[in-house]
Amino acid sequence: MVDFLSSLNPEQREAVLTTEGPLLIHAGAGSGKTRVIAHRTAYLIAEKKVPSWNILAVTFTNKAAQEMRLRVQKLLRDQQFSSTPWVLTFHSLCVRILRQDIEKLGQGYDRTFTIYDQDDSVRVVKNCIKDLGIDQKLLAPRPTLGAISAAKNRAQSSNLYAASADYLDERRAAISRVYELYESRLRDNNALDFDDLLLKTVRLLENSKEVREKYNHKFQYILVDEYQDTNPLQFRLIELLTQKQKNICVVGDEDQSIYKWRGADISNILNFESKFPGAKTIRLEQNYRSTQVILDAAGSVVGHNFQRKGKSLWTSNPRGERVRYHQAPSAEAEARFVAQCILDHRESQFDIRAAVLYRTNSQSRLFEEAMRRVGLSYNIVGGFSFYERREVRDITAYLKLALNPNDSVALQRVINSPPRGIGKSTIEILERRAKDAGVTLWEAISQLVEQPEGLGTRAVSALKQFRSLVKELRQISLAAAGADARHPLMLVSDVVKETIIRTGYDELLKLENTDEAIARLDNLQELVNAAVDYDDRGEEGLREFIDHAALVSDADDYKQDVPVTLMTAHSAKGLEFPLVFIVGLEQGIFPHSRSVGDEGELEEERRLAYVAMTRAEKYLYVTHATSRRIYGAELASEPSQFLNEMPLDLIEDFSPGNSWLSFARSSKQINYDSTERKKFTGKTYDNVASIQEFFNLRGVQMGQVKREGGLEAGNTGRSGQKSRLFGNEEPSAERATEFVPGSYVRHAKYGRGLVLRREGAGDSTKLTVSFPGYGQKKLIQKYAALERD
DNA sequence: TAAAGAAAGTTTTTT
DNA sequence: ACTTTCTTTA
Repeated sequence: MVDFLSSLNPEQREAVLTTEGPLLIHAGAGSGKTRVIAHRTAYLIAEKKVPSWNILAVTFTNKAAQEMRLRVQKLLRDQQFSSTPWVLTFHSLCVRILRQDIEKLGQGYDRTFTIYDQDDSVRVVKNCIKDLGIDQKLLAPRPTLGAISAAKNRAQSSNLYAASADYLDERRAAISRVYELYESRLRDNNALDFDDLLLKTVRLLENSKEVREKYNHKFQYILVDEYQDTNPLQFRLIELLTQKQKNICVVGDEDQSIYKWRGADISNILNFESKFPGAKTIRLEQNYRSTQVILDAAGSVVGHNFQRKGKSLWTSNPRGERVRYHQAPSAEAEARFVAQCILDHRESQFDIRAAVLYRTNSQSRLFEEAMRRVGLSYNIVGGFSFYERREVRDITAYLKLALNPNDSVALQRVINSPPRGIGKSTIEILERRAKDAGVTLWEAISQLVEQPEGLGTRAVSALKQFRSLVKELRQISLAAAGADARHPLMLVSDVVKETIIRTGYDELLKLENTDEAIARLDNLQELVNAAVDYDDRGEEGLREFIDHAALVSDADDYKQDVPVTLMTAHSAKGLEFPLVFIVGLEQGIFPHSRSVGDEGELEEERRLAYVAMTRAEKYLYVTHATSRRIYGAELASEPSQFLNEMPLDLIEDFSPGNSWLSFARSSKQINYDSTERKKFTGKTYDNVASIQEFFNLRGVQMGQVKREGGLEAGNTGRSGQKSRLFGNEEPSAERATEFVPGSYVRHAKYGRGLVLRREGAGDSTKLTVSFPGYGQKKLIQKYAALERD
């Protein structure tokens, strides 16, 4: 045990040893936070002899929970302990509580409730808007759900929301009606959305003394990770769980608060001491992760925030190399640069782990393609996750339906998929019947089968077929749900397999036999595999498996040893990589267009940039493209202001030719000549290969100036691989004579102008050009008689 | 009812 | 550009 504490610095040790009473740990990026949490938990169990079931650790993401669970397990195993405490996300904690006690809430819910993910919720909201006869243009489903979700996260019921709506605010009034209907629909379906998981748990703990005392008794020690991201509801939950004991330890970093848009309230961390009197505060400020240069660059960016207390993060790590900068002509070239760079790094260190961080998921595609092209295996976090694939969702909807046939959303999803002859008109009749009789869709099916008013025999037999399918699935599902002990217990994986076969999915896809169908079949096989894993882990039952599928939105079980991980800056929080690329550093992308102009939101973007930069241990690359396609149109894009907020002398230019950086430097009138000449790209050209590289590099620079000319030369050499690094565009003759966004043109009447936007191709190519003194003009390239300038 | 064609919206970040 | 959703047609 002594040894186990000796690996910690004094502040960390204090954080581990302070087990009693409220404790706030300000943990800067890379300050060994996870280590401290793991050690603290292990210390409680091994040294303080606290039973593991009395300890609760809460995180925001499954990834973080899993990571922490592993760390604690490992430490405890070393100490010969086998049991692990609850390490859960807020949402999964609430599911556990509600699956036990939701009936005591008295809102008509029972413990077999289903969880609606965002997609399900949007569907319900959409139907509500339609059924209320509200104009879809006034109220789009997604923003409406957003408003409802925000209200829920303020613990605002539909009544309260309606009361708070201004009589003149038509939109808000409309939303409150949707909110009310939405709530009643969820209740009818015995379903909870993501926010309800928290809200209903809070209500339950508030209203039931019995339940509150039960969990207060159970959780003697509570720990909350990423505390700066808690919203009012989550805070309330913590408050309710710590009424009896005050052994509450929270860990956070205000500089890493990046979820304000989701209702996170930074005052939770700023006012912790007043909310929990007698709280002790510990600051972890030594960074063990990154080089000094990386910390300086990141600190400089976040230092531009005004709403910041400011703290000093220091490291005893080496200074390290400068941040590397690359300007690419296009988003494709940027991706190619990154892929090639990773290959180069892996040549000198074969097992280096790299991360590519982007602002929005939509940017992932190009990087996926680039990685695939150079044969780098990669892991993609978030975005279109496995459980969001249509076929996977369909099968889970069948499973949900089997456990809860009254789940109308699941029913609507699968009633005609695979196609079984229940078309739009039949569904309409079904819906009307359900409404008239005041029953669920499932019950309405039975009614219609008995009295088929206005339905053809074909439709009736299709409905019958569907009804018996669901009943059949219900039989086998209950066996696996553990709800019926008389049945021989069935494995979850068997149920999943049976469902795929009996619904006809298997047959349909096999018959189709296209590439896409095969891929879908693979996905379903993957779902079966997930279930097999689940069975192996000895987890409880089908219900829990479905909960898991609903709450695990990204492919959380991502492999650590994959060379490249692609993800958003948000999902990178808490992770670290020796080699990090932050891409798409352009105004409107990062910072995102929705936040430029709003200083508060811009500060959040800056913190996000800070989070992204501090993921890097050794090498940090920052890249941007001067032009990229957005909604099919090519747009010129400006470098991110965050680039300019880094100390330029900490940046090394890896761009071919004249880049924004060289421009920025000259305009800042800093003299880099002495250092820059000696180390042109930070490499010394002292062997044949690198001299060749140098010339290739030069070749590309020349090529940019006179594109049509012998550009190929750089690519034909054996070391052509290297020159590809610097993203010269495919040298097609067409491309070379065209005017790309970001380039300058000369017009007979308007003079010199900057190409902003390019749409269409061939003769119909349209250009938007900005001419000083004349403004923006839209020109048809064919007729405008433009010249390069 | 299903398939083919047209129109519209899409991209902020997560459970 | 791309995908989803609505509309028309066989």
